[in-house]
Parts: sequence; C-alpha cells; structure tokens
Amino acid sequence: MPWEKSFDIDQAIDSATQVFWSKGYVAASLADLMKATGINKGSFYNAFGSKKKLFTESLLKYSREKHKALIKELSAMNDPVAAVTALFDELVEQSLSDQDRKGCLLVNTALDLPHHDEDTERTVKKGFAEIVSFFKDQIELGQKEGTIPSSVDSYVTSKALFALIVGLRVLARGVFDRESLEAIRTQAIDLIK
Amino acid sequence: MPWEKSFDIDQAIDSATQVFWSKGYVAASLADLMKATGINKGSFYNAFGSKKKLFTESLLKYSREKHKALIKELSAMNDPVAAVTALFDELVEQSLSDQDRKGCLLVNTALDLPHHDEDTERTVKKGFAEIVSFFKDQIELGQKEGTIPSSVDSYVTSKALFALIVGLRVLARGVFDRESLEAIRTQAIDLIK
DNA sequence: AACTTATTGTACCAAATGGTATAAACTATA
DNA sequence: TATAGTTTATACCATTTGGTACAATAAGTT
Repeated sequence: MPWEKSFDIDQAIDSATQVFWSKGYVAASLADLMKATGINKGSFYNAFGSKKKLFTESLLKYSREKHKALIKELSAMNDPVAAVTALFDELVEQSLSDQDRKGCLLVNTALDLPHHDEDTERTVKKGFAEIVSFFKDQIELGQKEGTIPSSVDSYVTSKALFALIVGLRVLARGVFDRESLEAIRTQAIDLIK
Repeated sequence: MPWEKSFDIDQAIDSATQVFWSKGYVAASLADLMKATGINKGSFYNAFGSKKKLFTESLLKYSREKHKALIKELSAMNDPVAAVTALFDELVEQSLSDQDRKGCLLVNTALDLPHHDEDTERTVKKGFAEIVSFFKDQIELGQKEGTIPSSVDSYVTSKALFALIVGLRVLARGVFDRESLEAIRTQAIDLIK
C-alpha cells in the first residue's frame, strides 16, 4: 500500500456539505465543490465517484453529526421541558447567527424531495423520524414525571412540534425576524405546558 | 394597431407557473417553459422579456389568485374557528391529492429566498403577511364573539399557526403521510380552543 | 396597396454543465 | 530499485444553459 491519501476525506466532505447546504444540490456545481474542497477533478472522481454520491455522504454525515449529536445531548439533560425549550432556543439562535441563512440541510432537501432519489428520501425520512421520536419520548417522560400534563397527546404534539421546527427553519431563511421566530418558540413550549 | 396577440398571455403565465411550481426557478429551463406555454422563443422574449420577469409575474398571479382568493372566501364564513379549520383541511386535502407533490409555490420560493432578488423577497413576504394577518384577525374576531378563549395570544398564535402551515406544506412533499399531516391539523385547531 | 406589428423557425452565441481520459510527478512499501 | 497507487494538471467531451439576431410570413389598420 503506497502513499496514503494526502487530503483528509472527512474534512473534504464537510467542505462540500457547506456548498450543498448554502446552494442546494442542483446549484452546487463541480467547480464550486472542487474549490471548496481544494481537490482536483481527477482526485475528486477517484475519491467520491460522482456529485450525487458525495451529496449522499454529505447528507448522512450531516444527519449523524449535527442532528443525532444534538438530540443525544438534549436527551441527557433528563428534563423534558428544558430539553424541548433548549432545542427551540438553539435553533432560533443558530438561524439568526448564520449570515448565509442556510437553514437546515435536511429541511432544504426535504422540500426538494420530489426531485431526489429513494436513497435521499430514506435518509431525510430517517433523520426526521428521529426528531419526532425525541419529542414523543420527552413528552411521555415528562408525563411520567408529572412535569407535562397528561392531557397532551404525545402522538399529535410530537408531530406538531416537529412541523413548527420545519416552519421555523424555512421562515428563518428570509421571511421572519427574531421576534416572529421567538413567537414560534413561545407557542411550541406552550404546547407542553 | 394590427394583429392582436394570438395567444392568451394569462393562460401562458398559468402554464409557466406550473413549471416553476413543480421544478423550481433554477431547474425550470427555457425549453420547459416554451414547451409548457406553447410559445416560440422569439415570442417568448417579446412577451415576457426574460425568464426572471416571467417568474415574477407567475409569483404575483399565484399569490393573487390562489392565496388571496382563498383567504377572502374563508373570511366571509364569519366563523373564525370554522374558517381556520377549513384552511387546514383544505391544505391537507390539496397536498394529498396532488400527484406531483408540488407543495406551495410561495413556500418553495421562501426556502430559496437567499438566492432570489429583493423583488421576489417582497412578494413572498407580502403573501405570507396576509396569511398571518388572516389568522390574527380570525383569532381576535373569535375572542370578541366568545368562541375563542381570551387566553390565546393572537400575536404568538397567528405566527405559530402560520409556521405549522409552512411545516405542513414542506412535509407534504414527501415526508409525512396523511395521518401525520392530520396530526398537525389537529394540533393547530387545538391552539384556538 | 402600404404599413405596422406579431409570430415562427432557425441559426447562432459564449458560458457552464457533469464527467472522462491521460500523462507526468510523487511517495511509500516490498 | 521496481512497483503500485495518488496526486495534479490539462485537454477534451457532448449537452444544456439563457439569450440574441434575423428573415420570412401572417394579419390587422389606414
């Protein structure tokens, strides 16, 4: 085995993710991706096979590192109401502090789902299902603890909370200002009070 | 003034709208638009000036005819809870019956706002503001009537209801099934009960 | 019949698209 | 040192992109 790869493939995927994230799959050109990753065309196709395959890897890595990591952290709080509140707070702040208003890669991709393949559809659905489950788990945990009223329908409310997040992430891309985004947050938390 | 336009420009805009709606602005090519409208390239540029200008007209016409018309109709019901319920019902049914899963042109465009110009941003914001206002008006009307509890914060809840709609329209493009969409609807109505 | 305008078809444009091919240089192991 | 795989650079590919130019034709008004 001669000469190990001289560039960090993981870092390259991260750089590429930034491009897909801010431009979208179609608008992200090979030239953009090469520039961002700093990888030559030859090495690019040798390493990733195609633009599509790289996108798949980007999406998976994003889901794994951004989504799952956050959910895990929040679940560890062992305080359902605080965990849900923290998630909304985090997303509001994240959205407002991002100058590029990239939103969420999974949400952006979800809106474009009719133009993607089944692979992508599966990844998006799975990533989303994890968040809905997080909400459902937190609600049911809170109901056991007595911190969340038993009148809350965990099935209905977990899906609604998730829909609010999706709405928040879309509207944060240029329509809503801080005040309006915080209104969404306020109502969301109110759902489990 | 010789020879009036032989094709219906309004109908052409509608046909173009379908293309923008299902493919998105960037992915909608001139070839697609010419094929859909049945208009030759020469006439196309003579009539619309550019792809961008046609998109602007499409967006305005969509907002005018689809959004404003629906809101006006619902407001005329003079029954706030029923009007809000009807809006969510309508959107769930509309989303599920559309084979192409096009979603809402304004929502699709909103997610792409960072890549559009100020013209488009203004149109989207205005269209959305009208829906938020609709919710706010209905809530306040219901509170006067006594059909909606005064504990509801019309500012917060109108924005949250709108975020739910945006989430619903995104998720209806491939992630959520009927049951999940109806959960959003159920929670939405519960907000004003 | 003259004039004005709309329409159509075709040719053309430079630029960008995703992707392939290839040759040379480089580097680690055997 | 031979070898095998990685890198870079460049050239190339057909196709598509939005947009322009133009001549021919059609149709209504004066």
